[in-house]
Amino acid sequence: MTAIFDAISEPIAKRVTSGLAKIGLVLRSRAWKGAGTAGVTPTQGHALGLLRDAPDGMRLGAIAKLLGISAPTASEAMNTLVTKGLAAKTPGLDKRSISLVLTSEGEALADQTREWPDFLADAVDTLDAAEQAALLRALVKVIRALQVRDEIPHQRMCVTCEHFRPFVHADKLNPHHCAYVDAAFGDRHLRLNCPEHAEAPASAQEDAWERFTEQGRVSDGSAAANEAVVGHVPRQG
Amino acid sequence: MTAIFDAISEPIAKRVTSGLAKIGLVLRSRAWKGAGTAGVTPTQGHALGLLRDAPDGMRLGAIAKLLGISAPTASEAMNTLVTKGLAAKTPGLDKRSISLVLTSEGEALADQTREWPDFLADAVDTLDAAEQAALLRALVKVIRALQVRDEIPHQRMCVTCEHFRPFVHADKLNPHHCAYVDAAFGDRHLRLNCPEHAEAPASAQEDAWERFTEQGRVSDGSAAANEAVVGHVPRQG
DNA sequence: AAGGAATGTTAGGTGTGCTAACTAATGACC
DNA sequence: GGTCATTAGTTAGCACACCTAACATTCCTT
Repeated sequence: MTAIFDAISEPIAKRVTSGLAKIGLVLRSRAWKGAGTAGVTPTQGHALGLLRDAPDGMRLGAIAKLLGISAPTASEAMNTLVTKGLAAKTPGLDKRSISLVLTSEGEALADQTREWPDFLADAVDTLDAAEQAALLRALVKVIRALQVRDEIPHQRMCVTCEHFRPFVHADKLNPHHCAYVDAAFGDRHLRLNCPEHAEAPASAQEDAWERFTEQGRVSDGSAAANEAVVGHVPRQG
Repeated sequence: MTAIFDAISEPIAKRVTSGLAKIGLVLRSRAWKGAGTAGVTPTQGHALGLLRDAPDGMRLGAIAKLLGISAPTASEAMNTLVTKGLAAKTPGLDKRSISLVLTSEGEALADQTREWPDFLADAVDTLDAAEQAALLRALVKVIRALQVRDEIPHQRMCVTCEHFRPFVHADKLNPHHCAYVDAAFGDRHLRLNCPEHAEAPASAQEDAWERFTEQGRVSDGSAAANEAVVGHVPRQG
């Protein structure tokens, strides 16, 4: 039994994290490079993307949370967008709150900044379809795990949506069902940012998640790997 | 035939990218929060991590590249580390170049900043072993794709190492071989930052990559036929 | 009407990150 | 040897990112 690498390897979760960090790093630095040509900064560009998905406008606090920055930082960035004529402040429901909406110039620029990460999408496209689906599924799981721990803002993902019906169809390629669209779909269609998302009650989320993960393991076809790949001894490599 | 979601979905590569970006975002904002308590900033913390892996020291330019920042930015951050007594400048091979090494205080702090992304590692650990391995493999592929396009600095990954022998063993769990350690290993052991990495010649990289991706897709029993390639291969069991 | 919570903003400070311009050492070429 | 281009790192000057603390409003509760 050659378990040498099990003994001398850093835990796989740490190496995965390191890979995610590397990709995050290059996304950051790319955003800076793209920023110069587009006339907006990375934070502003990201905010434009968020607003593009919210035609009804977004509150300042919501933007700050989604961007992972403090309210003052968001406030200043948004003021800059307004000054540049890319966004406008409209009164919200309250008199204290404001709702930010894009101007037409802002929409045009948002469509450009959206393309910043295309270089990464191209790299992802070098994977075959099954691998992309597995990657998406894994990312959804990781993000969901972060979300239940409140370590990431709540995302508009299928797996927490009240319209999500995991594994209700026999078709292995499209086993899930969306009750909103009323159509079957598969892992490769999972969304992270669905406009029609509606957060399901906690208990319903739990049930769906159980079904999603359990069934998913079986349909994976990798049951053999599951049994054999068990504990590893943490050790720096 | 229900292909509705194929028609109304954003390309999967874009959704994957968006997921990666979300994770990158939370890593960033976490680093800022951790920064305050540790007494170093995110960039400095990341640099400490790099230096921790390079006992022989690193040149300034190398740090800048790996961090995806410009030389001046790196220079100032490193000067701050030196001022704080966490790192020291030692003369490099050239009289113009410098080599940065950690002080013992720096090493201690580096071990702390290393734990910044543990929250993400915990989330990754909610995946089962097979999924983690698939995720790692997918990330390696993405990073490799970025690397051949020169969109990310060269990483010390197995898949570009001259000691890497993909799919030379029949054991499906440990089909690869590392000629440096002289031991078999599997996808779950793939490294992104191996201290013993030696960049293989381009043609050898190509060949290994071909074998790695092709065999990985099929994963039939034909790996046994390749066993002659390695020479003296430690037998399992 | 009097707290208290929620929403943004202002103030002040540090860190991030860039380009451009500079010094110094190296290496290549005649 | 002498010139020239390259490479390594620094300095200067600037704009943006990001924070905490303190503040004004508005809203909700009692």
